[in-house]
Amino acid sequence: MGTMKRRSVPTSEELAIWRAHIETFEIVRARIEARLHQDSQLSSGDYRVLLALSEADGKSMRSSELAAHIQWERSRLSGQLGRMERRGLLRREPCAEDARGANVVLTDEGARAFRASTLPHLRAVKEVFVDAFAPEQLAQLGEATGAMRSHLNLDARP
Amino acid sequence: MGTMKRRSVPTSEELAIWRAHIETFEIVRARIEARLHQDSQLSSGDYRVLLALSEADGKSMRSSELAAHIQWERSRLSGQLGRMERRGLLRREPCAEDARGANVVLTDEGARAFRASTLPHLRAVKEVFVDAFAPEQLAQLGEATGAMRSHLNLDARP
DNA sequence: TCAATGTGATTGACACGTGAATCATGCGGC
DNA sequence: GCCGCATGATTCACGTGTCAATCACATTGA
Repeated sequence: MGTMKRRSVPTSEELAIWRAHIETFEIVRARIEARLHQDSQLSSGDYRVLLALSEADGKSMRSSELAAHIQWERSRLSGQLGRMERRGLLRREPCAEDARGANVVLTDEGARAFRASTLPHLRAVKEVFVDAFAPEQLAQLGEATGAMRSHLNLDARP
Repeated sequence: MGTMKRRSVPTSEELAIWRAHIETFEIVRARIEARLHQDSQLSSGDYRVLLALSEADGKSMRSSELAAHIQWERSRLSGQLGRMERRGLLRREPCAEDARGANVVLTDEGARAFRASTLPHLRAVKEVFVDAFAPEQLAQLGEATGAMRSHLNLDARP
């Protein structure tokens, strides 16, 4: 049997697919974020935080719990919360059980803003992302995503 | 025939595919960029600019020409060039034909840095992206990307 | 008790992105 | 020539991301 040498670099076709993929879906993300911003004055970060808080018991969470839940750096969350607090979307209050910690609480205004943003946002996802594909193709895309996740060993147990 | 009402929002499966896709490939991008940075001390922005300049006639380009080529906002490019110039990767010199313009010139150091970065970068693309998929699957991903590009009307002639 | 260490959270320095404003130069028509 | 507008490029203010440093409080063990 001949010696097999595995290519260590992509073929030009593979490289083209990589570049097209990353560039294209960067644009998709930007478009959907732009719609969110126009429709609801929310950034994707805002939305992510509001989504998590909306689903939380008592519409509130410990800051570090929130960071873990959405898988953000703590300092990133800190800045985000600061901006959102300035805009009145949430409140941070000292934590009774642990004086170091902070409870992040969704305000009524934050809840309202999130509620109002949901439908337009989902519509944007449908129009910009989902509608680009035939059903079969979307399923394949889901499978490819799954293959990537297992390649990267995401979804690994804690 | 019954009245057909087209869903205006994604099904939960479609939404899950969207979220998984965007999250997963965000991580892919971050990993490949991290490798580039570790291997070569270059950001993806640096790489993009160096790639364009390397391919340019005379290793130099007018600033606006460069911006158009890589499809960047002019102000974004301005900042990027400033940082890269400070690091000695390129030079900006006044333009003879048009005193408003600037010529961006790749320095020897910039050329060297780019050359050294190429192979490790391609390896990273292969290992992190390409190797995640079966060949058939990668082709499907390419087709899905194409579908998205035509959905967004990218690739439209100027 | 209290020093050592761990943990929750913020801060600071910087890289990077966008859009609006600015500034200088080119250029067409009078 | 020169006024007005177009164009090349940078600057500014701000949002957003990272990492390292910091600070306050908690916990633990001699």
